[in-house]
Amino acid sequence: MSVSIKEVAKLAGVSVATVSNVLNQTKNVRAETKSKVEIAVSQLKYQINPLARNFRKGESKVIGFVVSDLSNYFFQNVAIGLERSLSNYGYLVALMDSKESKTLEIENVKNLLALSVDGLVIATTGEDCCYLNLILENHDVPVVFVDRKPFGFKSDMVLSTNNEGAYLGIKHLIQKGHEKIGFITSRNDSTMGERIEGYRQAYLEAGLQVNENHILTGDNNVSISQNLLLHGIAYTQAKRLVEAGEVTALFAGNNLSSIGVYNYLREANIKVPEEIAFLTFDDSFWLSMTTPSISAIKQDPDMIGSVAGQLIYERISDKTNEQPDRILRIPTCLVLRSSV
Amino acid sequence: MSVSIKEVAKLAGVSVATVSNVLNQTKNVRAETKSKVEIAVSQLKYQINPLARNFRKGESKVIGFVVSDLSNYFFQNVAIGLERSLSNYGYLVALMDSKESKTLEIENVKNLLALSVDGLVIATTGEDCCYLNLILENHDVPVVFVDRKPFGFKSDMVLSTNNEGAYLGIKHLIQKGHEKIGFITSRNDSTMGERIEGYRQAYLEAGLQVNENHILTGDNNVSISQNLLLHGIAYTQAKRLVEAGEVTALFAGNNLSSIGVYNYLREANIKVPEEIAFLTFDDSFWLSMTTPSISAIKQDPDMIGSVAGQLIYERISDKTNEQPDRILRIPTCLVLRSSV
DNA sequence: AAAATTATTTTAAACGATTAACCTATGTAT
DNA sequence: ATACATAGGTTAATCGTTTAAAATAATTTT
Repeated sequence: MSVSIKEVAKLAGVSVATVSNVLNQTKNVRAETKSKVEIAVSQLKYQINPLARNFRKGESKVIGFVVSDLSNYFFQNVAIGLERSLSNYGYLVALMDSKESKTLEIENVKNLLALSVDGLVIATTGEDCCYLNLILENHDVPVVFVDRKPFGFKSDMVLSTNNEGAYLGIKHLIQKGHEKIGFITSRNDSTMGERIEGYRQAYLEAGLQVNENHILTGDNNVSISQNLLLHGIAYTQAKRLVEAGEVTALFAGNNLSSIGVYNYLREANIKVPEEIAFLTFDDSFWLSMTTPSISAIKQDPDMIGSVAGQLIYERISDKTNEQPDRILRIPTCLVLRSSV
Repeated sequence: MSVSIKEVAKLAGVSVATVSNVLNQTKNVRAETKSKVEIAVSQLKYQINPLARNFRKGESKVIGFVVSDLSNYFFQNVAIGLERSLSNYGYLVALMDSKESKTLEIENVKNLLALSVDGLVIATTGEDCCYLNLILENHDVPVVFVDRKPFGFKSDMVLSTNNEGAYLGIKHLIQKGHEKIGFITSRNDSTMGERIEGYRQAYLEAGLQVNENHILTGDNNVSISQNLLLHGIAYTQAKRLVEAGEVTALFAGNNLSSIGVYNYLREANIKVPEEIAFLTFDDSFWLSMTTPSISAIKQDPDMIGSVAGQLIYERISDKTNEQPDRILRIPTCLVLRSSV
């Protein structure tokens, strides 16, 4: 069916090695011979068999992207950036959704390795990634983490400037006169830890005392699609804080909680920003379509993905590189709308 | 480094063929021999080399998904469904974003084939897909189209019940007393044709005369991300119809135009649904977070993706199957909120 | 018990590239 | 003229499976 390098060699009257050398420019070939090969290639419409090459070279040209929650638009944009960046290097990106389940995440990693991907980009569900050490033991596969920092496993990571972003947001609220700001998030991981740290820094800088009761973290992982069906823990958290008259502003720690918080404010008919100001971490287009539109700390998931792609490419193409693990931070910024 | 089937055979004291037969259950093997092999496998922690298998079998276990616009949440959900369904069969899904560019789409298809995917799922940008005939000429790769119907190329397709969906929506508006309904969409393809057909049917059934000036189609392809930056053609279309006092209701033909239309209604401070009723094709969570929340014809992109996965799997695993090309329709339904 | 049938296992040839090791000219230094 | 490089090209092994075809063993039939 498809023509092989042998037939090209025969037609060109040279050996297969020479054809290979012409094709890959791996050895010097006389111009005359080269053009004989090239003519044969184009006459036979030869196309390399990537399966054979991959087999021989021991690579698959596929990078796996294991996503904690693919229904979350944040990660969808990470995927877009990742795909764009890796396609430059001839790599495919294979998606796997963990649906916020650690079990499924492990399953996904195993499956990807079983299909022999060349690298792994992981947005982990829980942060405990000890399991990877065992699984990766006899696979020489580089790993890059995005968005959430793992523990128990060492590798490159690409994260947002969580601390700085939250700091910026809280500072903005404080400048607008708020001194009692509720920090609401359904998660409780290192990323949230960093954002809370930013919260504290802004308070400290303003000479305000942090009221620990105003920081409400959750502990359960929920996917966005689930969160939309259930009311979401953030809804209840917001309700509690506001009804107790505890706060004058709410800060949602991520997009998941922003939905819960906003739903509460809306259903309770609370005037935003007059009665309660609202600001959220993680931007999206729908935030400009609500009434009022919602100010946000904008992350750059696309950039996170594309940087992760570069990192993994570097690791793959330079296996000798014993460079220490890097943590790269992608900037965040404040997008002002009408909710503060 | 990694242990091969040869070493397993040696340890078990059988031939490699027998090991292969045990592993793949391709031939009957005596229970005794079988267990000898199994013991050797587990002792050596043997894992098959998928690269070698793929090479030998001439398959890659990767399906390419070429998406017209990956920033569109509709397609993101198609991707989710596709991934879920194909992972059941041991296939990976590789994403490629065409960013609403035909050139890029062709590039993507070529690249995927060059990396030898086993199948192709395509959400095409323009509908003219003649180019595929040439490219696929000497690749035996099944193709399934989703969302948009191609012309110039024959294959399976998975589409929404566009006609019925639009019919349902327009009928609903008519029941609410509207007789002058603007149909707004930035695209003009067969999918829109079907939806407009539904519009006409509902009008016909109600004994109303269609005013052709109320049907505004566009002709340019824009990605959602672009659309969010530019104001979007739908914005202007809505403005025109409403300011001319031509209509009492607006129907957005897809999610892209819904954003433009809603932005106009909001910026122009038009009371929805009192002054103008609003209904859109394609549901999303943000439609329930606007004021008022927006009624929609809900599609099931996840289902579209998962059905596409099944179709392509069937075609791959049963190459002899000379079954004619199928068009599968995934149901749509009306989700009532407060904009009508 | 020999012949015929069936079940199990082995042999060895693919699959299509890459690449180390080996030739063979041709040119250069001694 | 001899030895020595160097450039250009070929040979043949190799990667780890699968799978026809052949060989052998076990079972059934006559």
